[in-house]
Amino acid sequence: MRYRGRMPDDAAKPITSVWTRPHRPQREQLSREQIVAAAIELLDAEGVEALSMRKLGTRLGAGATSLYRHVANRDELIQLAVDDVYGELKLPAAAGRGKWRAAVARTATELRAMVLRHPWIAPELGQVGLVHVGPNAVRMSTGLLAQFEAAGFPTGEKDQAAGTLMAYVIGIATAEAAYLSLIARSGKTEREWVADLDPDSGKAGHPEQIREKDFRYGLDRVLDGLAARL
Amino acid sequence: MRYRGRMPDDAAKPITSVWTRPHRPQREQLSREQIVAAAIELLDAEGVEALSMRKLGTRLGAGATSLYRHVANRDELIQLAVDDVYGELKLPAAAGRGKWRAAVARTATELRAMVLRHPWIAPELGQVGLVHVGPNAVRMSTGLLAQFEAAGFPTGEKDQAAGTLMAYVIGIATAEAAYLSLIARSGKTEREWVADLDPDSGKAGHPEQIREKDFRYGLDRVLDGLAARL
DNA sequence: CCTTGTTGCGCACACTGTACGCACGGAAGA
DNA sequence: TCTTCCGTGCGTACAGTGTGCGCAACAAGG
Repeated sequence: MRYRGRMPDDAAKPITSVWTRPHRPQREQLSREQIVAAAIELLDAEGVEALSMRKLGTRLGAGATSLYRHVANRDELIQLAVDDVYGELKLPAAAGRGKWRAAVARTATELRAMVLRHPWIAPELGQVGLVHVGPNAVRMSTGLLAQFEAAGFPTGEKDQAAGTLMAYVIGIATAEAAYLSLIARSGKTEREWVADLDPDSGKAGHPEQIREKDFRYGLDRVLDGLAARL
Repeated sequence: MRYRGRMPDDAAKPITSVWTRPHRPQREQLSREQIVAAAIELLDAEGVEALSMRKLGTRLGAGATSLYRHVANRDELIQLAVDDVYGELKLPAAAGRGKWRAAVARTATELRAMVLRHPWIAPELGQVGLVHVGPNAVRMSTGLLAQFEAAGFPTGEKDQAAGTLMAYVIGIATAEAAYLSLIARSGKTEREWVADLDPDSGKAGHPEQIREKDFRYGLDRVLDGLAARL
């Protein structure tokens, strides 16, 4: 093996020696799906402001700027992550007659659960809008519209009805997500937090059940108001 | 006047000459209110990510780090700005009997208008929660609760009712704000945007009127659902 | 073997938030 | 009037950030 390190020629490129050369055993292929998946993992674990291209790159065993071959920039990456999360939703089939209400309620519950699973998504929805244009978001949006159409809402009104429901669900889920993030940053669990804040509030039940009940209350009121239009 | 610039001692501090010395004609006093006001101005004009301490400092004729004497950090500054904006709300007095619905609707309209005036606030509400703890936010929160109490909701339920209304209003205003920010970034007006996207949609009226109608529709549905509980 | 396109990555730039400590101006005390 | 002290503005510095640019290594195809 040639001892190139001592060759006089090497003075021209003094930085890299043959031995310290990266060597690059095999070039692992990066893909957009892989990047988005890792980004969601990191977002779930540490929140939106902890997502940096460098950190994500090293987590994927790659350099920071390599990601830019597959993703235009950080904002686009987050948009992709948002739409990917929308893909988790399982929508019930549209059903008319007495069944529409259960289907819509199920969709709303799914949506709330999605936001609570990925709390970082809430501020993002406020920046990009509920009319998110990714394929998964569109799928969910048209699915909800179909449910309202099957319920019997006239063509002009079903958009308004769906918008009303979406606004309520996103609004309350956003509030819950922010509240939970605040607690998470304090390092306590939700029950400890509530107990420390108001010691004799344990009588009303576990806080997560209370939140769920409050969500259900508002959902029923919104559905009552909508049902009265039929 | 002593000619300190020529003193041999001055070799120790070679950088500043007496003539280039800042001279600092008078020390303008910075105040927290002033800083928050300028921050809101900048946020309204350029959005949340354009707010940097350096930019804000120079806009106030001060150095970037001077702000830290009055404000703990950037996040706290934004929280202060949020609460300051809450202070713009004019709440109607709580009214019972047939009047509660108009009062609540007026509060909701004020809240939506506030978000539309300051679109940057929407993602912030998603991060800090609707249960914002600033004095102005608390004032508005208790005011709304009083309206529901005057309406005749029992003690346990008025919180849920107020939460439902808040969730709907914040949700839809957030969506609108995001949509308007998106348009604003494109440089067009809302009407141009809508016309370019769907040329024959002019028949339905001006887009801002449509948005207002949609907001009113959902608000009426929510209020219907709540009124049915009385 | 050579060419050609694709992709990872090192470097560099402009910019961020903010800790630290100095220096100045006014107020308070001697 | 002189000294001391404290509040506050600011310069400097550091560790980050997103991302444009160009090179280098590979895969495929001729």
